[in-house]
Amino acid sequence: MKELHDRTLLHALVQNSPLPDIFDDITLHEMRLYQAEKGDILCSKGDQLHHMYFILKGKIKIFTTLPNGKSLLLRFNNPLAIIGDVEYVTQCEVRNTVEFVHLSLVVSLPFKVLQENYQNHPPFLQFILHKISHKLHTSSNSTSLNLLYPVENRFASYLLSTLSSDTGSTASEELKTAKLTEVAELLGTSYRHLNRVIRNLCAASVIERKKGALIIKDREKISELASGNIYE
Amino acid sequence: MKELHDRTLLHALVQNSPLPDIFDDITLHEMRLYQAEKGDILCSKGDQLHHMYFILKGKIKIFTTLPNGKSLLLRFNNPLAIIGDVEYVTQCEVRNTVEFVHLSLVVSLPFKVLQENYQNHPPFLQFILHKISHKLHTSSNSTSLNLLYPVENRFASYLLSTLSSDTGSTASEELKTAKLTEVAELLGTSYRHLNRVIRNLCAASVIERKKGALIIKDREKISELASGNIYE
DNA sequence: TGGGAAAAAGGACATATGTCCTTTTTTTTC
DNA sequence: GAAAAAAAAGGACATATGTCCTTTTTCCCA
Repeated sequence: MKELHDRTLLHALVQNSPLPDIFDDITLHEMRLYQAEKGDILCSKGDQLHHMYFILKGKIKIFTTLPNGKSLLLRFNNPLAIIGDVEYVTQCEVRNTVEFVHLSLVVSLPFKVLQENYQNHPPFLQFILHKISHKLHTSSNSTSLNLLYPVENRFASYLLSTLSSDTGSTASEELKTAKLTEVAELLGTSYRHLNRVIRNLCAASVIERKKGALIIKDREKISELASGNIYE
Repeated sequence: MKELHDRTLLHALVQNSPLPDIFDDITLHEMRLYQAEKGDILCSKGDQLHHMYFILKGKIKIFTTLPNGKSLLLRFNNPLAIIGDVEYVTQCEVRNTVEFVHLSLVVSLPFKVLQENYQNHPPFLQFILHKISHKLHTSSNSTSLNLLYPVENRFASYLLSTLSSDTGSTASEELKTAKLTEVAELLGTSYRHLNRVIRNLCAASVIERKKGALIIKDREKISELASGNIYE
C-alpha cells in the first residue's frame, strides 16, 4: 500500500463521500491517501492499529485465520467501508485480516485525532455506531446460517445475495466462477465439497456450468433452497 | 414478565449500576422495573421493539431460530446486559430471541426518550458503542470457532471459558452436567453428538463422568484441544 | 422402599463434509 | 498451433455429525 501525495485527489474523493458531514476541514487535512493493489494487506490478526481507515474506492475482503491454519472469509466490503472502528472503540488488537481484492483508494486518520476531537462528537459516534451495528447484524446472520444449514442451502443463499443486486435479467443469470475457491472459503467449506454440491445442482437442472461461469436455470428452486435466508 | 411498582427498589438497583453515569434523574424516572421468571421471553425474532432493556440482575440467553426449525444458542449474558441496542440504532426488527434463565430484574426505557434526549449525548452513545462492539467481538469469535473446529475442540474451549472464571481449584474441576443439552445447543451440535465426544474424552481419561457432573482430570489436554481459543 | 417417570447414555445407520489424488479442461507460452 | 503449466472437476475413502431408537441410570413420590 503506497501513499499518494495528491491533495487534490484526496480532496475530491473525500468531498464525494459522507466524511465531510462528520469531520471538519482541519481534520480532513490530517488525512492521508493510499493506493492499494490487489492482494495488499491492510492489517493482520494481532496488529495494533493506530489509524482508522476509510475505503473510498475498491473492494476489500475480511477473513480470519485460526491456529489450525484454516481461514474463513467473513465478508466482502465495498465503499464506504471502515476498518478500525471496533479497534478504536475497544482498544483491542486486530482480530481479522483485511486484504484488498481490487485496486483501492484508502484514507487514513490517526486514532489520536479522533480521541482528541471526536470522542464527544455525536455525528462521529453515530456514524461508527451505525457501521458497527451493521457489521454485527451481518455477522450474526451468517453465523447461524453457516452453522445450521448444509452447504447446498448456504450456496443458494450466496447466489441470491450475489445476484439480487445485479441487473434483474431474465430467467437465466450468470455468476463468474473465477472465484469458486473464494466462495468455498466464504461458505466455510472446501472447494472440493462446493464442487460436489454444484455438480448435484447441475444434475437437478437448477444451474448449469458453462466454461468458467454458472447459469441459473431455476431461480425458484434456488430461492426455495435458500428458504428466505440471505447473506447481507 | 410482570411489572414491579416499587420505585424504591428500582431506584436502589439503578443507583447500584452504571446507568446514573449516563442518564439524568428525569430519565431515570421514565424507567420501569420488571421481574422475569425463568423461561420468560423478553423478545422474539421478528418483534418490533419500542424500549431498550437493561438487565440488572439475573441471566439471559440469546438464541436464534431458523426457518428449518433449528435453533442456535448465541450466548449467555449477565448484568449489565443491554437488549435493544442494535434495534435502536438500526431500526430493524428483533433478530434473536431473548429468554431469561434465572429470576431476573429488568429496567426498560422507551426508545422515544432516548431519541429525544440522548441522540446527541456522547456518554450514552459511547456506552452502547462499547456494548455493541463487545457483542461483535464475541460474535465473530464464536463464528469462526464454530465453523472451523470440530465439536471436540469447541467443547474444550467451552470448558475452559466456563471454568477459568471459577475458583482456580486444584487439578480436578467440576462442571454441572445438568445442562448438557444447552451446551450442545450453544455449540451448535446435537446432544447425541456431544455425548459421543464426551465419551471419547472420558475414554482418554481427559475428563470423568460422575453422577450428573464432569470432572476435568487433565487440564493440560483440554487446553491443548482448545488450542488457545476461548468463548468470551 | 419399590416402582415408574424422567433424564442420561449409547447403538446403528445415514448424511455432510474433508482430504488426497487423478483426470480433464483451460490457459499460457514459445 | 502444440506442449507445458495452471486451473477446474471429479473419484475414493475417511471422518464428523445427525437422526432415530433402545438401554441404562437417576430421581421422585406414594
